[in-house]
Amino acid sequence: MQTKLPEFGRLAEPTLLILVSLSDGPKHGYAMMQDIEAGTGRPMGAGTLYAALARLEERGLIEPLPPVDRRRPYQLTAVGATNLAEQLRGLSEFAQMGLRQLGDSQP
Amino acid sequence: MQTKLPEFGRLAEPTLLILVSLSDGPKHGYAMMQDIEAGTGRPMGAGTLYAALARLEERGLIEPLPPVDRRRPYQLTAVGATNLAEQLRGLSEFAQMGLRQLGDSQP
DNA sequence: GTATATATATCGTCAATCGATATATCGATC
DNA sequence: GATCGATATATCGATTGACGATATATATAC
Repeated sequence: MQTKLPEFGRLAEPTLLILVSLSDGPKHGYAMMQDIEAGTGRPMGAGTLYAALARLEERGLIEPLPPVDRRRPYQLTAVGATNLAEQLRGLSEFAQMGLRQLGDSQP
Repeated sequence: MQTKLPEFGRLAEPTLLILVSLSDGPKHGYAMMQDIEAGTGRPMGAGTLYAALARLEERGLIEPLPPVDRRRPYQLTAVGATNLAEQLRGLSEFAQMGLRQLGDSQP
């Protein structure tokens, strides 16, 4: 690798999908599941989702809003939004660099 | 999420770093470790690396070349290169979309 | 000859994903 | 008013994968 790689994400796929889904605005768990399935074509299991939500809240990247009926909505915290932006920028740079390198070696 | 998300990576960070390192040309394990540490500033442990190499070979994304002394070089297979390109394109689109959405909600 | 860099390998632990299952409520339809 | 599918959250067990530590051996440099 001739170029510097950005430190791209400690945050894994499902976690990032959740955060990006929330970057749309606050959502409760079930809505995120639908949103993500609609977006990616692949369902995210409830186990994955709720476990990840608990972790994200614990880390202060998301926070709960007052429940409406059975719905327990979450929103990004300021820290979460900043963190997500950093992750995405790193990811983007990494992908661009990788593609450039791949392209160079196969012209 | 208003837009379609690309199906981005089943392949996790260390795995992708290895593949991108190999997109440079064939390398043996130790060379990859150095390459990745130089690129990211963070060392990849031998445990992580060799375990990931075994998985990648099993999946047919990389293949071993004839050993030179103690060195056991690997190269990307055609499938591996294609797969990597897809992953990176998906990642890039995903990151762009996420950033756009983040930006829209915080102008 | 002794320390450091090169090179691969393996083990145990921990964190996270996944699929399955459970439970309860709401709305519509018959 | 019973039933059925969609809504909504929760939890469990198994598997996977990353990580750190450790081990081993050789080559190079001092």
